[in-house]
Amino acid sequence: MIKLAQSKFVTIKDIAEKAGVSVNTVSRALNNKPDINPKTKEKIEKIAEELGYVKNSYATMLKSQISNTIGVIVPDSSNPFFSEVFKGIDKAAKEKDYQIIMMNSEGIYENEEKFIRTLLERRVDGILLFPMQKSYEDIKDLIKERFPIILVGREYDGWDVDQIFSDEIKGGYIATKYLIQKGCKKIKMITDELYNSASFGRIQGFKKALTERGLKVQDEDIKICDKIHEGYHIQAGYDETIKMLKQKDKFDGIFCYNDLIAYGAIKALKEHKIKIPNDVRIVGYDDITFSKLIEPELTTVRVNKTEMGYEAFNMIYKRIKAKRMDNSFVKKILDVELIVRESA
Amino acid sequence: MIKLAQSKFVTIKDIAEKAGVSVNTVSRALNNKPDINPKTKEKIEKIAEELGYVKNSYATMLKSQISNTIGVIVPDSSNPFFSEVFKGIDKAAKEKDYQIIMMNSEGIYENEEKFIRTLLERRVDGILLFPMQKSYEDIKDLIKERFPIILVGREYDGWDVDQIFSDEIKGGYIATKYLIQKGCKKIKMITDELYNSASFGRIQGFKKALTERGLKVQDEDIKICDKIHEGYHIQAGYDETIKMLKQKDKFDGIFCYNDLIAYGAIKALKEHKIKIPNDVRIVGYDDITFSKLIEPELTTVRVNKTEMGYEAFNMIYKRIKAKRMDNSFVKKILDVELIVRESA
DNA sequence: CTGTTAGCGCTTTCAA
DNA sequence: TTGAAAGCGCTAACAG
Repeated sequence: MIKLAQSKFVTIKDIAEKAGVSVNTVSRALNNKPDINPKTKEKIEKIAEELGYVKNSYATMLKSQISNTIGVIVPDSSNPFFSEVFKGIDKAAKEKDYQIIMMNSEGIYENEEKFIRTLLERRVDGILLFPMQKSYEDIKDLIKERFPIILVGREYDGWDVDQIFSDEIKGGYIATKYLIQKGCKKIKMITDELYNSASFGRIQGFKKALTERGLKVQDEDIKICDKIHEGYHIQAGYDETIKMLKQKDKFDGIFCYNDLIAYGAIKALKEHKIKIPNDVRIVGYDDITFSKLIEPELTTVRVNKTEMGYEAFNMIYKRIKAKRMDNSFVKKILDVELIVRESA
Repeated sequence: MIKLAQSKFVTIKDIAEKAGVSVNTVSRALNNKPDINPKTKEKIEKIAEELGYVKNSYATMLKSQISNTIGVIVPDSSNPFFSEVFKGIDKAAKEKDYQIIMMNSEGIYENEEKFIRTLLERRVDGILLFPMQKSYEDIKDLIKERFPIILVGREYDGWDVDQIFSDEIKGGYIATKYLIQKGCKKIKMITDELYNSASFGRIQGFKKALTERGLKVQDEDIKICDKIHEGYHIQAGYDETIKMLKQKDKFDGIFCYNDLIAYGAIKALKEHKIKIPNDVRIVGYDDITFSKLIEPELTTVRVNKTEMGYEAFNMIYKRIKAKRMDNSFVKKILDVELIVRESA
């Protein structure tokens, strides 16, 4: 017997016919509405079961205009930072029985734009976006005011929407201050692209801590890996460190934009038999799972990633349920803390 | 001015009215169909743009019965193994312009069942499932023969559907054989739950290598962390190793079910000042990114994760496009290789 | 080249 | 408590 790959699904009409009632009665039975004879209901449920009925949610959504779905656009789902934030989103969504359509933009603007369009076409109830770009003009235009959207993980000025991110300036500040306290005289920073607000904030904190102690900050002390593709942070950290070593830069401390970059830096230093933390102290950022497993264990700035995701979902949920846009937008800033381990 | 959170979307009817044509003309213009006057088309496109039209995909899907979407159910998206496999799926899906609805089951059967139901309700074109359970009877029942589904990452007998997984027996075998070659006399294995086919295969390979060399295998040499929740592999590896140490078990080699368990084992051994690989040699499984960063760098069995995901998508795509179910199901087995680093 | 019409599967008035 | 009928937004068959 040849079977269709996707055999026809049973509809409420099929059920109605078999039960000798109208489709409307079936609909009410299956949706636990009042005004239905318990016996009819039971009978209908039995037939639905027998026939293997599975509702067609497109029809429901088309009618009700509610999808109980949000879209989440992340740059790289295999990056532990994002996957841990995602976990928080997922947890909150499960609690509210919401579905998630997750998309990997690879940090590419064209992808983000395309995905947002797709999500709009799917009439998701809201979107969580990890902004990665310099500018969001086209996307702002696409979304207009008609849609709940939350920016997660990075601040983006010039777009009046809710945002949630961590206190980057503080993070950069406490990391650098700690390095100074430990006696570092010449601290380098390896960071991500400049227009990235997270990078920007961390640099500010870095500078603040240094100038506060009367230490000079020179542009060349801030190494920007502008060719970073998502997923290659480790390599970039490695490359930048090797470069500094080759140039015979003097330094006794490195503050890394994130833990992955720090892993790369550590690898490079180890290869050159430079002792951590004795010769060079390293501080990372994010505190991803693996940072307590590498050697030396990484001193880093902890961001509460799961909380960020969890809160982000609840922010969008609130917007969705509110139904009305008020014109006040919230910027939620999460606290960070320094986790002292072995590397600094 | 108070705005609705989700203001009404423009429909093709709106466009039709404004353009003074019928909805069908608009539909054809916007879908690049033939039989349309270029001028009309241009005009319609302009109006659509002005009005900020975004198509409602539910309506399209309801009509066409095609969603260009697949569902992917993973146990834990933050586990690097799954997130790397997912990357391969994502890559292939992008090439074919398919969307993915990804769901985290946390390895819980009830979740899997619920998610599959939801995906069916959403009329996804197919499902990729990482099977985690002893039994799939209810889910088999839910899917019946009507639906393309592929089991990814683990073999599951007793369900005639396409499957893709790696050569677990070979993996267990080469890992263990290598430990023996390196002079290990007493090798332990720390593994996941027994009913898990991956675990089962790796154990078979483990036993095969040992018996081949005339070494005895005792049940107590195989440590089963049956309380593993997804995401806690590291902890489980640590706990089991500590337990062995406390019991004063003799061993000079450990073959770990996966790299995460190996990380935990390494941590435990380091804490007890046991030298790796001098006193105890460790081999992991999967070769996730971080395995070359920890110290000592992990010797492990590499599974081509991205390829697995990529192939998995293409298998389901083929099924979807085939439209017909033939009764021959394919089991695709991916090769594995030993990556020798420092830990063994 | 364009309009009319029917219908995808479901929910929701409104009557009966 | 139930049925008839309209309609969500779009596509496709058919007529013109």
